[in-house]
Amino acid sequence: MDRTYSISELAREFDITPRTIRYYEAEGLIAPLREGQKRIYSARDRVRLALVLRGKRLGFSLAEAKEVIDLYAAPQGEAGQLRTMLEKLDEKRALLEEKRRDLEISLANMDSYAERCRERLAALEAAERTAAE
Amino acid sequence: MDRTYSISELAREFDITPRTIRYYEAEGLIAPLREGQKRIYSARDRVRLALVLRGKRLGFSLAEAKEVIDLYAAPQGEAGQLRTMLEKLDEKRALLEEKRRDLEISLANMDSYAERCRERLAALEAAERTAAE
DNA sequence: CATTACGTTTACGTTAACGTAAACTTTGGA
DNA sequence: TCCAAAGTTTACGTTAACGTAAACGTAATG
Repeated sequence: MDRTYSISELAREFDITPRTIRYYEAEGLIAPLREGQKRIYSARDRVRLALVLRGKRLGFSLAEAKEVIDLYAAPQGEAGQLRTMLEKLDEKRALLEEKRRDLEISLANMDSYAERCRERLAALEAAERTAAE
Repeated sequence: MDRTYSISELAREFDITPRTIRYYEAEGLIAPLREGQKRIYSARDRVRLALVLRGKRLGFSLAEAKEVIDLYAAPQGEAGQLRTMLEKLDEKRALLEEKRRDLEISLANMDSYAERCRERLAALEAAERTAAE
């Protein structure tokens, strides 16, 4: 469970370059341990990286991804902190829900358009068969 | 139904700048008519603009958005064209589905984390009430 | 008739998110 | 022992997606 990863290992797994991973570190998104000079990535680091990349695929900037990551990593100290954290989580959730609406609309548009294409295609094929008689 | 729009009207409605709209035109995403020098946007142009912005919110580049828009705008000529169009639509659909999976995972992660926060908060509040006796 | 609001083109500037190259160290094999 | 693979830092280059500014046209308005 506590296995570690080299930078090129993670790069291969997530199909990115080591440069990208180092860049994320420079931006404060990951903070691997060092063994001498070399970066040693923990399972948690790997999860963070996955989070960043998932965020990117959804159109978030690295800065936005960092906000969420920092939320996940924040110490859950007193009640007040927990309450403001829950508020912020709700904000982020709202952003995701907005994207979900955009996604549903996009999919619905695409599906109805594809359906019209299929109907048109069926009509053309029917006409073809008629002409073949 | 066939009303038209000025560039600043659309900019206001979609909360972007005229510059952005002109840029999209330069990239081949919109092609408004002209009345002298001035750009006149039709309802279809408006729909296209909305499509682009929705795509952007979902993390697509302008080039990717253009591919979809061009698909929607392509003439549905013969059967062969319709078939390749349906294939391409399926490709794009797959991209959207991938984003949907990412979204579901993100929302699930966030919700379960928020739930843990709420439990921790409840525990703290219970302890507070106990201490108050 | 001058100002204000809106439009235009042209062109250079900016930022995020890396790519790329150079120069160097460390390390496990043949 | 020497080489190749993988790591490091530093630094400059690149691209998408606009921002910003200058210089100009036009139309309505006080």
